Amino acid sequence: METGKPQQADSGEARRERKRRQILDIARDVFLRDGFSGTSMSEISAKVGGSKGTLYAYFASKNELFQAVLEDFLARHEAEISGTITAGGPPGEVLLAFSERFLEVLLRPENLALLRLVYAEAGRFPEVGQAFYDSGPANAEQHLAEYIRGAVEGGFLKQDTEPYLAARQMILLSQGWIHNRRLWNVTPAPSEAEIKENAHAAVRTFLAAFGA
Amino acid sequence: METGKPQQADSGEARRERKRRQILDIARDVFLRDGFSGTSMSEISAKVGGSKGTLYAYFASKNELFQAVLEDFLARHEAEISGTITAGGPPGEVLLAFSERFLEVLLRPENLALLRLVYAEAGRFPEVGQAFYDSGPANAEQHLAEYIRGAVEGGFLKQDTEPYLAARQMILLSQGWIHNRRLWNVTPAPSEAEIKENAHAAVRTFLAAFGA
DNA sequence: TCAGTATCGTACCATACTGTACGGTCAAAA
DNA sequence: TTTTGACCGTACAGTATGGTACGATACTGA
Repeated sequence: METGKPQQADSGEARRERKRRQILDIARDVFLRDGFSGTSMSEISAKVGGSKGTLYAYFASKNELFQAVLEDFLARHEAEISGTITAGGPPGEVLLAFSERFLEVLLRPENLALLRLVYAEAGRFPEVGQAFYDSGPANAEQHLAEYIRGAVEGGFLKQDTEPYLAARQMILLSQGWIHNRRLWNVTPAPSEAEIKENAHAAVRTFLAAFGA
Repeated sequence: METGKPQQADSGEARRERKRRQILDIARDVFLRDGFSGTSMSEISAKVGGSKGTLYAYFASKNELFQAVLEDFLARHEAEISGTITAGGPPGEVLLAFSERFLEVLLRPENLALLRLVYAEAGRFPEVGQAFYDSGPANAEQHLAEYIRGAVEGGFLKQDTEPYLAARQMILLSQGWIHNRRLWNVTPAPSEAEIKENAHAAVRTFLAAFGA
């Protein structure tokens, strides 16, 4: 969107990299909006501005472009979604912060669209589902489980808590009903207060089950 | 699949109804497999056996057929998914039975495929998401909430339990991690033992939070 | 028996799709 | 300045799509 005309210091390798990025950004929007089958290479090429030949010089097929788009998207958002856990503190605060931030990130339109896309294509393209899982949920699960293990050792949580089980339940509760309703498109975007409320409810239930 | 040749008592109204059902059954499979954009009317017509003209004599457009397929599918499965709650007994047993059955139903391939389809199309066709929500999740939520209200009044659960909040959390926990992993297609179908284990964990956490 | 209708096969329309080909253009590298 | 190579516009191949048209045929209902 930001690279209308080539600027000065723009040659060779760098130029190619810029164009590639531009294609990926545009293709991402279209794929997220229309799904894999519903997306046309011609439209992408038209939006990029160049010719279809050029598009195919960067990505040999629709499939390849799709994979590249997802890889790029997931890599960008991996840090964000798994960086929601700050280790060390007491569960009451840490988990509340995690839960809020987690849901807020999940509810962003781009991430809802990504989830829809992944769900839709995971059946036909298992590697898509796998890539998504590895870069998102698996990370969140692991980070959270590690934090929980620490909290157990620190005496904040019940001694017999299974970190991975607890982490998964915490994620499910944090995700909440709102998230599903947003995915099904039966409710408008919630207010920040509703998100906070969901987080509180999640933490309350979690601590009732696993608190020391 | 089962109606190859017309049988004897087969005329007028009934005949038409049978053919309609046959088309719906076949179209359902194709839509669930390939999604809306990926599905071709020609393929459906070929699988049905007749001509494309006939297909269009029953459903005026791809859109109309799609809507009809979903309506039919949802109506058939509505009872099953919301009939998983048997009122009256103590939460320990009722909720365990619900949780197990709920997850087992959710994990059936046809329902996973339906969920994928609904997620995928809910963005573009809000009425699809709404119809699904009304016929599935909304029912489950309401039935469960009503049971929980009864259990609170019966002294089985904490007096300050909010039935709808508790119901939603119970559903989220029941759904579990497995369900997501199946949707993302990163794990094979779980054994019955795993399903039971998930249900136990869900009930344990639920009762820790809301038990009297 | 006979009219009416549902269905059939097939061809077709207009459009869209992915992917390729090709000659012209323009800017960077030598 | 000359060469190189990326990029452009456009056209095209080949196939598939949703949807229609139409005459032939088989079957239902009276």
